[in-house]
Amino acid sequence: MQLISMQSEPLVKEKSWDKSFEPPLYQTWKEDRLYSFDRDSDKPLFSIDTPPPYVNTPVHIGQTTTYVLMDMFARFHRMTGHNIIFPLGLDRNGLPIEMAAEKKFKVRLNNTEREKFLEMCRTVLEESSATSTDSFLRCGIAFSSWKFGPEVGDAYMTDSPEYRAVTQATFIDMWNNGLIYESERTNNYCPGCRTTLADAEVDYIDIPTKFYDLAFKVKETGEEIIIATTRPELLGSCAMVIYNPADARYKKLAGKHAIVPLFNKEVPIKEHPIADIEKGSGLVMMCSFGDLSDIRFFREMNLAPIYSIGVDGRLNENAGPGAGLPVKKGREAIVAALQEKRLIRAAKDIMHRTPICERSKDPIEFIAMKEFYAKQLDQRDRMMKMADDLNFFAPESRKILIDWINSLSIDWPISRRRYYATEVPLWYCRKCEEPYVPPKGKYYRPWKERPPVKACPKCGHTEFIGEARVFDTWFDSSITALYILGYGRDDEFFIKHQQCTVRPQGKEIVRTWLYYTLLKCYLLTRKQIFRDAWINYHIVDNTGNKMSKSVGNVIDPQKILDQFGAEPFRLWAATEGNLTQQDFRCSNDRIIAAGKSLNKLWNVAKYVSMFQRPAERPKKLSPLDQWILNEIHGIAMESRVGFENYDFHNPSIRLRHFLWDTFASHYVELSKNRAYNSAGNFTKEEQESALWTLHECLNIFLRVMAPITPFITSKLYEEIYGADVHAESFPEPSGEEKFEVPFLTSELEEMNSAIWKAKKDKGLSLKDEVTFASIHEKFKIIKHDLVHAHTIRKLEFGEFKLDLPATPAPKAEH
RNA sequence: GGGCCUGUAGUCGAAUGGUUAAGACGUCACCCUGACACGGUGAAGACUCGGAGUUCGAUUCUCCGCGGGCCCACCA
Repeated sequence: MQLISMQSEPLVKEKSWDKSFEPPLYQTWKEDRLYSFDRDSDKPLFSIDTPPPYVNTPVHIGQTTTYVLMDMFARFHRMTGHNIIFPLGLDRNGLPIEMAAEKKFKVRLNNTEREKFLEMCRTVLEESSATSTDSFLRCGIAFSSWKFGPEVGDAYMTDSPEYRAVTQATFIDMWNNGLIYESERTNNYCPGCRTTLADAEVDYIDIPTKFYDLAFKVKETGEEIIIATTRPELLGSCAMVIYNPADARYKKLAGKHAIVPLFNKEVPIKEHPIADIEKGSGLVMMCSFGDLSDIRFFREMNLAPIYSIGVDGRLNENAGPGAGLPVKKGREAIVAALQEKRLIRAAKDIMHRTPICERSKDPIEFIAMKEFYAKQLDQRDRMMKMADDLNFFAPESRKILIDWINSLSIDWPISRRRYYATEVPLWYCRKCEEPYVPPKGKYYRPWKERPPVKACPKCGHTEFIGEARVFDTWFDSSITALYILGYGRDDEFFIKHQQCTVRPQGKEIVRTWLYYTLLKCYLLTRKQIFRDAWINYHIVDNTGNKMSKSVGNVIDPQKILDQFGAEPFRLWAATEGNLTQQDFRCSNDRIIAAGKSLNKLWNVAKYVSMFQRPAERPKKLSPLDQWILNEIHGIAMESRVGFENYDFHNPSIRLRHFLWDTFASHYVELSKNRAYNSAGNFTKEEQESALWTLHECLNIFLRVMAPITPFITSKLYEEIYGADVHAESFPEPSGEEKFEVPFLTSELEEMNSAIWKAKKDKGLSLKDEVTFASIHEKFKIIKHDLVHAHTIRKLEFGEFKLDLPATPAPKAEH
C-alpha cells in the first residue's frame, strides 16, 4: 500500500492563545474598511442605535458587556451580507457633566456666568472623553467609524453643533406642527441654592418635624374637625379637605364645607382614596403644593392652585401671617398666629421623610414655573400600537413599556433651566413678545446670538430677547435613531432607510429613552422608528449586588482587560447568561474559565492544521465523517437562528459542548488513526475523507464563532486558511446535505464512554487493548475507526460486552 | 406603598405537564494516552424558595407567603 504523507508541522505555531495577540488586531480593525459604513452599498441595512454612554465617568463593566453583545449583532449580520451602521456615540449633554464641572471648579451653576460655566463643562469633557472609548477599542468593538464627524456612520457626540442642530430642528418641526406648548408646572426648587433641581439632585432624609393638629370648622354644622399637618404655612393654599371613602367617621361630612382657620376661607369636603384612615385624624388638607402627591391631586381634581411660595423661596401674600418670610420662618409665624387663636389642638414630634437638596441640604420646595411641553397624551393609542408592533427581545420587556404608556398623566415637559444642554431655539420680540422660531438646519444659541431675522415678522420691531432655557436631555437623546440614519443631514439616505433595525438598551430606561424615541420619531416621521428592541438587564458584582461607586464594588473593565484580555471576557459575556432575562454576575473566576475554551479551540486548530486540507472534497466520505458533518451543520444552523434572534447565549453553550465533547473527545479521538494513517491501516480515500472533514468542521466552527470571539478566530483563520474570517460569509443552512447516519450522537458517546470507563475501572490505560468487544450493530459502519481508536483485538456486533486483559491489581484504596 | 419581572446542586446557569432534571466553574479520584495538564477519564453533589390548589401526574399552570431585581410614588 502506498503511504501518503499528509502531515507536517502545524500551521499554528504558538502553544496557546495569548492576550498579546489582541492589540494588533483591534488596531487593524479600527482602520479597516471592512467595518466602515458604505453609504452607497446596495446590501440590506442593519442599523444599531447604540446607547451613547455619558463621558463624565469611564464606561463600566456593564456597558462594555452590552457593547460586546452589540458587536456580536454587528459582526454576525456583516457575515450574513448586511451593510452595518454601528455607530460610536458619546452623550455629553446635561446634568452629569454640569455636576462634574461644579465639583471640579467648586462653583454653582446659578452663581456662575453662563459662558464661563460652559467653558468649565468643556474642560471636564476634554479630560474624560478619551478614556471612555479606549475600553471599547480593547474589547474589539468594530464600530462603523472611530472618527467623529457629520457623515452617516461617523462617531458622534450629542453636544456637537451638527447633533444639536438636528435636535433643534426636531423642536422647530414640532413647534410648527403645533405639538409644543408652554404651561406652568411645578419644579423642585432649592431655596438655598435658589435654583430648580432635577429629580436626580434630590435626596431624601428623615428630619424631625412637628405634626400639628389644627382645628377647622364645618361651615354647615359649626362642629370642629381636626386636620393634622406638617406644613401649616401652606394653610393659605388649602383648596379642599378630603377623607377616605371607607372612613365611617366622616361620611356625614360629605358635600359640606370646611372653614380654613386664620384665613376663614371656605373649601369643599370630599371623599378621596388617597386619604389614609390611619394617618393623623383621617382628614387631609390638600394644598398647592406641599409635595408631589398634592400636585397630582390638583391636576386630577382640576383645582386651581394657589401658590404660597414664590420663586425667591419665600412665602407670598397668599400665606397670610407668613408673607414675605422664608419657608421655615413663615411656618413659625403661622404657628404663632394659630397658637394665639388657640387653634392648635396638639403638636407631635415625628420623623418626616423630607426631600432635600443634594448639595445645600435645604428642604426642597415645589414651585410653579412656565415650561415647554410636548404633546403626548393624545398619542397614547398610537404608542400602544407601536408597543404591540415592536419586536421585543425578551418579549416580557414589552410590558414595561405598556405599563408606562398606561400610567402617563401629563404631557412631556421638555425644557430645563440649565446650561450645558441644547438650547431651545426661540427668540421673543422685545416689543410684542411674539415668539420667533428660526428655520431648521443651523445650531442656534439664542441666549448669546441674534436671531436670523432683522425684524419681528409680526410688528417689525428689531430687538429680540433670546430664550434662556435648554432641553431636557431626553429631548436630545430621543433622536439618536434618527440621527444615525442621517435625518436632517443626509435626507437622501434617510428617505431610503426610515427604520432602524434594533435599539439595544437597559430595561430601566424603557420608560424614558425607548418611549421618548418612539414618541418623538413618530411625531416627526409618522413611522415606527425601530423594528426590534433588545432590552438588557444588568451586570452585578460577584455576590449579586448592584455595583455602585459608594459601595466600592465597581468592576473596572480596564482591569479585566489588563488581566485577561478581551477574548475570555467576550466569550464569558456570551456564555454566562441571557442578559435579556436576568442580571448576571461578574466574577474573575468565570471569565478565566471561559478562557479555557479559547485554549481548547487553539489546540484543536493546531491539531487540524498539522494536516493538509485536500484541495477538493472527497467523493466518498467515511460514515464517521458524515456523522460529524451532520453535527457541525446542525449546530451552525442552530447558531444562525439564535444569532438572528439576538441569542448568543444558548448557541455559545451548544458550541462549547460541540468543541469539547462531540468534536475533540469523540470525533478527533475516533478519527485520529485514520488521519495520521501512519501504519497504513486505511486507504488513501479514507484518510482524505478524515482530513477534509477535520478542516471542514474547523472552518465552519471558526466562522460560526467569529462574531463571539473575533480575535482568536481571526488569527486562526488567517494562519490556516489565509483569509479574514470576518470577511467570510456565515455558514449557510441551505445547500448542506444531510447524511443518513444509523446511530445517534448520544449513543455513540455513551458507547465510547462505556469502553473508557471499563478500562478505567480495571486500572488500564486508555490505549491498552480490548481483547474482545461486542457492540450494537448500528455501529458496524464505523467499525474500522472504532477498532483502531479503542485498540479492539476482536469485534463482534450484538449485546454490549467487553473483555479486557488481565491487569495489574488495582491500586489499594485508602 | 403601587406596578412589572424573578427564585433550579457550593457558584453560574439549561430544559420539560410525565421514565434516573443538561452543561459549566469549583470539589474528589485516577491518568503526562501521537493537538491541548488552561489537558484526559471518571465520581460525588438539587426532594427545582415555602405553602395551598388544578391534574392520573408539576420543577413546569393558578393563588398566597418569603427573598431578589427594575420602575414609579414617598405619604398629609
